[in-house]
Amino acid sequence: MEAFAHRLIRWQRAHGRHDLPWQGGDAYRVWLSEIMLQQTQVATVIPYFRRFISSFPDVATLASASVDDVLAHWSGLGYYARGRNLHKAAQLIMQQHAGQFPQSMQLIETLPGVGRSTAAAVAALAFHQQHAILDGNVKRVLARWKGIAGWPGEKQVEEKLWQLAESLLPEQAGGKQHIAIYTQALMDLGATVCTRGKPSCDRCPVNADCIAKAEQRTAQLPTPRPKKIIPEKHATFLLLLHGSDILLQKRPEQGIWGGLWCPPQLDDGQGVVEDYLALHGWQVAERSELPEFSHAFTHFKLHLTPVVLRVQEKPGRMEQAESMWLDVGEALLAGIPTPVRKMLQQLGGEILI
DNA sequence: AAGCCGGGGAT
DNA sequence: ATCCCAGGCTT
Repeated sequence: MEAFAHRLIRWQRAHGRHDLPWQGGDAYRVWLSEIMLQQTQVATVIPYFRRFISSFPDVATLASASVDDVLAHWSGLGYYARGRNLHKAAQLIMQQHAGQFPQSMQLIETLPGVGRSTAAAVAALAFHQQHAILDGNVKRVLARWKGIAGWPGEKQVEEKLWQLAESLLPEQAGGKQHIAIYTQALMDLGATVCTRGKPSCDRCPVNADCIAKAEQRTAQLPTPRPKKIIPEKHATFLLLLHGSDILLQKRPEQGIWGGLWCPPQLDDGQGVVEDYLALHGWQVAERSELPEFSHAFTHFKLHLTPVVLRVQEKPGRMEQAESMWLDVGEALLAGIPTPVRKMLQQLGGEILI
């Protein structure tokens, strides 16, 4: 039987994806795409990638930008530590690598936000170096093909998958560079053929010796993550308005939405709105509420109530958190999380009334 | 090893 | 409603 890698490479040439916006790009673009694609699907990433490259076409431009500007481009993509780490890494490349992208997997992996799989992907795709990746697609393809049971989040299962991934790398024959197309093939196969729901085994180049297919276990492999009960929390967002301006505060780097701009937030059990207003000496001329809505995170669900508060004067001094008043239209261009975007868009309609 | 960190596509 | 996606970092 023809080697696993060879079958994937031939399949990739005929049936793989060849028009993704980062394909054929330099190491910077490959790196950026890999970071954006962490836990994020291709269709979601594409418009973000285009806007990002348009504003920050190279490492030097990214490094000299403000982290606020970077996070504004990341707004809505989630996992904002990725954006902060990306910016830090760009500055590190300028200072410690003289602006040249590091060219070995070992060096690439030292960049903040880059782990083993991402470093291997950049090394293989951009520099044609012989390294194995192990992302969600590859875990699914390999777990099925080799019939590996157990949740890949378990250390032992993941180690088995890494070993298998290493063992399946294409031979380096005659100096030919197959590793990039092979790496792309694994990801494309997982994304378009060996899908989670109903895999198209008929179109798979390695169906002849796939354990899961032979034993009709594709629906059981890979073993799903154990279920967890997600706690629910409640919070109030204070939409302080002065004319068409709204007050936003910068969130601390650690914690949810780190480094992003949000209205003041009152969590469950942190007192009532009246006390908060009195504490800051704000005179509210008008108060109303927008409809409550909920926002789901990986590890909890947040029910939030937006309270619109029109103030007479902008307070001169705020508390510890860095804050600013922005026109609602301008605020939509800042680094804000998705629920804040939703509230501001509702507000846009309210203000005109 | 387990928890933290977003948002959305697919079903 | 549920699962999980081109994962990495912190504890």
